[in-house]
Amino acid sequence: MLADYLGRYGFHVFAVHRGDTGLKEALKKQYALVLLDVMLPGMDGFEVLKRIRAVSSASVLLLTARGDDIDRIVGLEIGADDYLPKPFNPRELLARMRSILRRSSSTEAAIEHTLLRVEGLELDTAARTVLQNGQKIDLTDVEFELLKALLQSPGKVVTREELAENVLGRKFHPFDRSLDMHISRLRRKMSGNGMDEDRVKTIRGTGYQLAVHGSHPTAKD
Amino acid sequence: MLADYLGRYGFHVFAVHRGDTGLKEALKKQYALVLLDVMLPGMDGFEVLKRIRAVSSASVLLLTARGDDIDRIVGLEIGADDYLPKPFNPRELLARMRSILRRSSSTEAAIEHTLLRVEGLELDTAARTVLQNGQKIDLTDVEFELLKALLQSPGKVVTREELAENVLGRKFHPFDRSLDMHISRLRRKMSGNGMDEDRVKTIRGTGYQLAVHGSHPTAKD
DNA sequence: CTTTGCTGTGACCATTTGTTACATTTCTGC
DNA sequence: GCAGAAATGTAACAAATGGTCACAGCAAAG
Repeated sequence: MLADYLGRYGFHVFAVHRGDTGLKEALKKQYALVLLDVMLPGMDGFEVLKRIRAVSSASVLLLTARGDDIDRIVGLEIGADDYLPKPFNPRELLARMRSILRRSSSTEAAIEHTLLRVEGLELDTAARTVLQNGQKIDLTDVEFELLKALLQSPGKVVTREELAENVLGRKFHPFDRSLDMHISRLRRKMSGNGMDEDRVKTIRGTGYQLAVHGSHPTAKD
Repeated sequence: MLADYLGRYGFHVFAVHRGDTGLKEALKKQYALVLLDVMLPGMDGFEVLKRIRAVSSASVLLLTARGDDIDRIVGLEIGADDYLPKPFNPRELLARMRSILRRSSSTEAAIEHTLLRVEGLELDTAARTVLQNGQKIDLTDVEFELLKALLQSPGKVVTREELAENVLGRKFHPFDRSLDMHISRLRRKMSGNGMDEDRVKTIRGTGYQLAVHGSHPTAKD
């Protein structure tokens, strides 16, 4: 019923009638907004909200049974964006939904997720993590920056000069061996699991290069 | 009676005995502080507070009937600056009033209610609270400002220089270890519950970064 | 005035980064 | 092919950086 109403105002609604299935659905996709009833079969609305908040910052509008203060407080404490006591005027629901969406769209902008992905290697600058075939590998800061520099132009040669400046933040000096050391350490850490050959190729007299075999230089999200 | 008592300590008090008239009066002038009883004829105290907050950021001290947690939470959630359960010691009332006045005079700017929310972390600049997975964590001022600074650019590196200036209000000096200490304390408080790994990443030689893990693959099905 | 809690400092330790030395590889000219 | 030079790989060590404990100074609260 609600889905119909909201649909007429341009919202795409996916409705479920149980708490537990709703939770699953809410986490599966990136919804703009979650409408959550407190009284639900399967799983209590508060519980659903709590679990959503554990992993996501999706916007949630809570529908409480009555203008019960208790529900309201608990809801806001747990992290609802707003609440609406039942029975409610559909127009008010619309207004509140729009208000939340307006708010979150202005706030949301901040996080830019830079994912560099190449053949089983995945570097996430926001989380500062590196996955190799799905397995996390632990890099120091310089190693991380080094790999990032290589991943930013996969399959291309990156000169020692560039690496020195971008990774170490200083001019390259011919007898500075620290880059070699970092490459060495990076190789060792990357060789651990499931990797048959060395992804970091040396280009003698020039620099280094991240090997890409697959024909797809697919690079991003 | 209260007006008399406070008058003896140098306060100018204007008293009304109904919620609705009180609200009108509170909004009419720029009062330094509003003392608000929850149980009132004319209009419920919570309602009065809500309406005050809708247009004003005046300081409000809430007088609740019992030491009831519910009242307290509702009050603080709606935006009271403090609350005091009845019956209370007049001296305590004085102390709290002064505390509020001190606070509000030093915190000059009218702060807007800003919520910074990232993956289970929620920081409310106005209420000065931080929730982690729905659970409140207790931070000192510096820790709070520190987390705020990190949350303002989630997933990005914030340099030590920036942190020193924005959080500690002074230039960064290479041997100043206090930032490290605050980070350390913040980490400890954030590590308590439900957090598998450290959200505060160190970027050696540069600064710190709040890790953001993007749309989680949501491990389990 | 005492107690409590917050902040900053010095000391100590762990980790990361840079340097040196030497081994290994690649290139050049023969 | 070879010797030798130049470049790179890496082990071992030294220096720098950051993490945290313990304590001192300080301010607020009682």
